[in-house]
Amino acid sequence: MTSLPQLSVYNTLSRKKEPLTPLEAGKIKMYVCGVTVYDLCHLGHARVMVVFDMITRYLRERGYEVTYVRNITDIDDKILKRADENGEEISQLTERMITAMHEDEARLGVLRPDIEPRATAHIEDILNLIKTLEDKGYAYAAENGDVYYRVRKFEGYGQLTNRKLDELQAGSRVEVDSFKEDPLDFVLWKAAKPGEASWPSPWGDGRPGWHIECSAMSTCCLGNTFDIHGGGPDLPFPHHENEIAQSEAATGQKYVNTWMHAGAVRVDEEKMSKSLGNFFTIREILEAHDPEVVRYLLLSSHYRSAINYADTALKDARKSLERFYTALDGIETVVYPQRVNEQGQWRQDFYAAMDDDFNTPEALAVLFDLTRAVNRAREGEDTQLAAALAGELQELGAILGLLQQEPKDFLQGQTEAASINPDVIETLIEKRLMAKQERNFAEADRIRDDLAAQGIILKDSKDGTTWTRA
RNA sequence: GGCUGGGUGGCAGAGUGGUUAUGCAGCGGAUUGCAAAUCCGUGGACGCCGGUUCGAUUCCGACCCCAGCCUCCA
Repeated sequence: MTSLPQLSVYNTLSRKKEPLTPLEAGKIKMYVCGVTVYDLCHLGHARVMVVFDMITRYLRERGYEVTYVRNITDIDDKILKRADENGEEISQLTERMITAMHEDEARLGVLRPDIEPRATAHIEDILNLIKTLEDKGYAYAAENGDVYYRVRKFEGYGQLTNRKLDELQAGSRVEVDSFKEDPLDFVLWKAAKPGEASWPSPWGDGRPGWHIECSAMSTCCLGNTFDIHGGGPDLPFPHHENEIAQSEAATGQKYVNTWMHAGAVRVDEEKMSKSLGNFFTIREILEAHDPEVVRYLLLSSHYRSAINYADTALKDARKSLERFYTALDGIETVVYPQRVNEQGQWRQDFYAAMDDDFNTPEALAVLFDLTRAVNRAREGEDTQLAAALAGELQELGAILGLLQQEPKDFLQGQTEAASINPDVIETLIEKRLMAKQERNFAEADRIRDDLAAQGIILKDSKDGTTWTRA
């Protein structure tokens, strides 16, 4: 096997960038915490989906064989509550939300993970894992039927987020109805109340706690130790800390080599959260915006930094994409690496940016440079070169899941709900052309201003007049 | 309070011990009937205070400020 490029990746565990060294040469096993399917996905979910999609695409581009696992949490207190409120079966609710999630991610250009394990399909694995923990003294059944994890028994607890047990203890909330030995202990198996959805277990009927399912499913799909574990910014503590405790106590082996966490999404400079209720669902946003604009917005900042969601941010993202698509518009792109390489080293620069902890903003800067080269070639009337450079631009864009639309579709696409019919626009362009030929510029300008007022921008060139939506 | 990460030009957003990030916006020019787009050129920045250094936005320390986690949330 030819040697693969060495990537540098920030590891939450060590708090620094490290060379990414796969357990098995050329292969990356990655697990990402997915969605609890009791509601529609919001922008935060979108960011995690898009970021790890970008990472998967890039690793594959560079020759790695990636196994990407992203779970679905389809049993949980919030699901029980919501199903009850809706007066529907749990499975009805979760199936509906899973379908919606798949639609949303497809629209954002997110490729499906290789495996999407569901918690309810892994109850046996979960029970086996709890049993192992009990046998090793890390788990105990309490009087109320719950099974808890004995946090203080696990020596490495707090390693991921640098917490000290006594400080956690001091800051922990008063347990109202605790049957725990220690307030820090967390639940592995939750005893069912009468009428609640449940599975039989050696400790009585119940359902899995939140953290145990990820330990069970990741190990089940990828083995005791795997390369990358990812998730959203709110997961390192306690979720991932607890996963480490569960898995390493059970297997006695290192759980995960590299922990990766996406940055937060804020909304109008405010924290986005369930309790504030200020989150936008993906489909809400896509009602008014091209999905690629949203994807671009999410990739135009580094994956670990916080981003702010606002109308101005979406406008900026759209303008950036307009620059790319304007350059691509009207070009018959062609893949011609030799001609591209004579002109510059965009691909190497792009790779260099991405090799360094997936630096998408810098990679996009390379694409802007390439775009300028395309435009220059067009001005220089070198059609073949323009086509070759544009082909390269599209290929590099594809690695980020961008620039794959027909330029016209993007540039003329709907941005406002009600707008003018394209046939009408073409007719008016004809009328304006005649006016221009008669040198009746007043009439020509009137038509153009009229269209502009309706959000249609005309562009005259040697080859005729084209239009885009503002 | 503890733990992480951060404070860069009008805005967004990378990066670097001494040389242009990039995009949008601005300014000048080319092009255009005029525009738009494009190309060429251009102004404008590194929170505050010390230290290390020939030289710091970049390294070190203090300080101020912001965000995330510590509570359901990706």
